[in-house]
Amino acid sequence: MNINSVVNIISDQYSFLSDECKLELSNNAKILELEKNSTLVREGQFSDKTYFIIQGCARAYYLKDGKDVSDWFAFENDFISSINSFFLNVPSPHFIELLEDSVLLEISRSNIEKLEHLHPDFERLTKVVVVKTMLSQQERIVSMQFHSAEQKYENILASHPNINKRVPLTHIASFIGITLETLSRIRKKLNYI
Amino acid sequence: MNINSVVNIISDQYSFLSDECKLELSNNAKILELEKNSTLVREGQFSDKTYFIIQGCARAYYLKDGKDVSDWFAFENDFISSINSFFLNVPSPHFIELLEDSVLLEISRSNIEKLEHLHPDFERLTKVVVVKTMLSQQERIVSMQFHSAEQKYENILASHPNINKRVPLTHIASFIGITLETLSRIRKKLNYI
DNA sequence: CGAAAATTTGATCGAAGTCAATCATTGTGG
DNA sequence: CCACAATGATTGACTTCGATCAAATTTTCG
Repeated sequence: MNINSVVNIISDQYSFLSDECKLELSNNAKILELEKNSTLVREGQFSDKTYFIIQGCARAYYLKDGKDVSDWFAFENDFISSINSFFLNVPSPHFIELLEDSVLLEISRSNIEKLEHLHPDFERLTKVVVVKTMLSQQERIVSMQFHSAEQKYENILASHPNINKRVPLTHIASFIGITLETLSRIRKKLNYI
Repeated sequence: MNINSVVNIISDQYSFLSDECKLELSNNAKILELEKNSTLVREGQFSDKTYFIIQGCARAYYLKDGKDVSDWFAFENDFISSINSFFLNVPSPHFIELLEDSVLLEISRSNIEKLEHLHPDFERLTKVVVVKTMLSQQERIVSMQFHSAEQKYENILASHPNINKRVPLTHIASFIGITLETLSRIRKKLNYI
């Protein structure tokens, strides 16, 4: 997997980039290969990077009163960052770690800002990424507001097929706001139907 | 309240606009004065407008199985739109109505897109609006994931002081995902009136 | 293989929901 | 401008879903 094909994927799946912009992006991003359990961002750290998942998966999570609560999962072709830290320039309230050995594209805020000032294409690209994030959050809020524990599990399976094969159930449970035990009971019940 | 001062507020509170861009925005938006209970968007309707609240307040809400569930409140200097319909060009899943007699600035998607292609200032403005919305949603998700009914009520009072004087409790209750009865008991306990 | 991590199962408890009745406030037509 | 209907808010009795605590079982991995 070379950086040019990654940039093509971003242009296709997010927002069109001219050949010139693709080249600029290639020159302002770098590929990272990291092992499972690597930590990309720690709580309290100022993080000015965003990561595009080329291969593998990652999660953002809070550690609150010793409890580990997952806040976001990212798989192939998703972006992940500490949005608070990235956009508000405050210490990150959460951690980001890899759940599998992964290949990532790392882009710094300063490079993005530089590119945004050079080409409207990049202003549009970041807008599209943020809009997609916002719409996913909206779906999640609706799921939390309307649905039972069982429906919320079905929702996450619908939006992330195979998540239950790639991500430990503890993380899925905390993401949808239920306990591991409740999730286990739901899974048992759903197997018999 | 004339349109120029509204445009100045947007430039100050969201993203800087040059004098030229302020003028362009003034020429591509219109002021609406509407009564309490006016419906801005209906479920099922394609809505390609966004509204900036100059005076008054509005809410977005779902009607699901006869239940009215509030999804978003907007007060002075907030934007509100049917984000799904506006950004994905699909039928709106919810309604938007005014909770008070209000003065609004209405801007159509086609005009925004036109302006975005003319001036990077507008691409940046919409990005900033969307980033703010995304960060508010993130706060809300954290509130829903971590907090008891009582804490969620305190959170919304903290982020929207006076909301309990301007918005019926039914709507506040459904917004934070609890019943009106539970909210009433919480208020009694907290001695808020 | 054995230790640690992940998941399942069981028993009990509590926060918030539901259903129902009452009280308070708002707003409109006579 | 009052009357009274409609809307909004409170209170009470009871139920339920999912949490908690505890233990057993299965899976993963060095």
